[in-house]
Amino acid sequence: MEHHESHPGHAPLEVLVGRVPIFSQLDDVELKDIAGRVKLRHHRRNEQLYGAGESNPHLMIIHSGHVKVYRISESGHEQLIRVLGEGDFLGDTSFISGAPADHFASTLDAADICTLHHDDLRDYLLRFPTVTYKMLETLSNRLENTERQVSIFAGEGAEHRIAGYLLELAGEQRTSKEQDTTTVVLPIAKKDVASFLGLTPETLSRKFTQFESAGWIRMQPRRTVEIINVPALQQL
Amino acid sequence: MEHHESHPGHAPLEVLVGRVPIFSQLDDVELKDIAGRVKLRHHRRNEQLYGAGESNPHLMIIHSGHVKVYRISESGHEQLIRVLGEGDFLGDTSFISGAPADHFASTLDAADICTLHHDDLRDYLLRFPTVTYKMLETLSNRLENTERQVSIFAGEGAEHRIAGYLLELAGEQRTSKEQDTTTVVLPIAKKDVASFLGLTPETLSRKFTQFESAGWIRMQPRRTVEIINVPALQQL
DNA sequence: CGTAATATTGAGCCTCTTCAAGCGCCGTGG
DNA sequence: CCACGGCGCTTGAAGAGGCTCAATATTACG
Repeated sequence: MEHHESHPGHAPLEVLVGRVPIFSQLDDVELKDIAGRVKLRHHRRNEQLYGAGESNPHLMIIHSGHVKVYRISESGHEQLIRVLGEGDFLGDTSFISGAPADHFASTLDAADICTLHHDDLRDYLLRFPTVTYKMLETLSNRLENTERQVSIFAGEGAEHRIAGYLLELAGEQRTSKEQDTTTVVLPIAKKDVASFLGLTPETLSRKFTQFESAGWIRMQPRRTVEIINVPALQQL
Repeated sequence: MEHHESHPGHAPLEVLVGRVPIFSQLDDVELKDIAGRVKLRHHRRNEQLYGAGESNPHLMIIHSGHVKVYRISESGHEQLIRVLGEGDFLGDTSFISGAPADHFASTLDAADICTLHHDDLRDYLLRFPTVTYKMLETLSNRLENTERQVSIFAGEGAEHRIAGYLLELAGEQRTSKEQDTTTVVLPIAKKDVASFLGLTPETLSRKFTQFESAGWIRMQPRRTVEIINVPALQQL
């Protein structure tokens, strides 16, 4: 977390930009070019980046911290779409469609976020095909995940969704596999997990205690879940 | 529909390719190039193009007819993902990820489908940035739709989903707006509509009769639905 | 450290599913 | 062309799973 830079306060921007996956294949000159057009801003926790109806003409690239993207249906129901971390970007759909956003974006914790104006982005996409291709890759993966999510929402019950979510987390957070029991940390509040899974917080809570009394998991403080019986969760 | 070509049986392939959205911005020479690598095949009704687990290294572009993409969950539940028509393509996700498909694709009616090998596609994406960009646009739109679908599945009940689906169809099939009552034609069997909406055929059937006795719609033969009271459906 | 947001637990309800049976439509083969 | 068979569609009754509403307990942030 400590930083000792030549120009304090202003980090080496082209290095940051180079760490972003979609720009990862550019050379130093090109990175410097992009870095010149990018604005880095700090945001505090629970700050709304944009809301439905607004159209902000920027691609936002997360350098540190986390952002949640969610939607509020006409009936007032809040649905968490996804959580973004370092290297992820948002604002791409409004770039393509030109329409104002139909969703909300807020920081989950203090975050540093780069913004690149849509006009500049268009420029780079035309000049650097690898950027376009990288972006295509990213969207394709997101699409695959979202389509899978639709199937799960349509077909599977609450237990299956929760188990799948825990196992997915376990796969991402694979640390040292010495331990027989895996422990995962929920990246968001339980109520947000529930929203993400299309459930009410009550149902999620009940299923967790049910899993626990079945001996499959153990709830621990600070959003930590110890998974004891992986196979049991898998075959839900 | 009539065609008078120099080589009968083999339609003007570069013209067909040019009509595909992602290739629409290429010039004649480039189109001819692509046309030379593309294979046009006819498929009969209810033919499976590929299944889960298979990896066919081709981008498939629909020239005529319709294709359904669906998934079968571990519990045997069949979930219809989307229906493709003229100009749409599939096989893009396996192109990006390199992984075998996790879903099925079958023709709904007799269809003419072009196939382009992944190696060739990669070639064109590098040579013609506009193609990459067009593809990016397409995926972005699909992603937006799918994310909206997730919200609906998570938050809204059966009636809302069905009403939304009917109104969406009405928007697409907007013919002559002289009539006060709109009539839409379901593009697929009711059981497939149910699958698409994440419902059982029974529930769909019941809701339809319920809508009908409320005076909002009128069911007609041949998958035709006459929408009498649009506002009523909108405010579900 | 105090307060507000989050999490848990309980009871009742409501929607959708499941299982089962009957009907109707359409395409096939005689 | 008609008869048959199958699949899709409808309708009914029973059941389960998740939601709502409400009260309490706990956590986490300022």
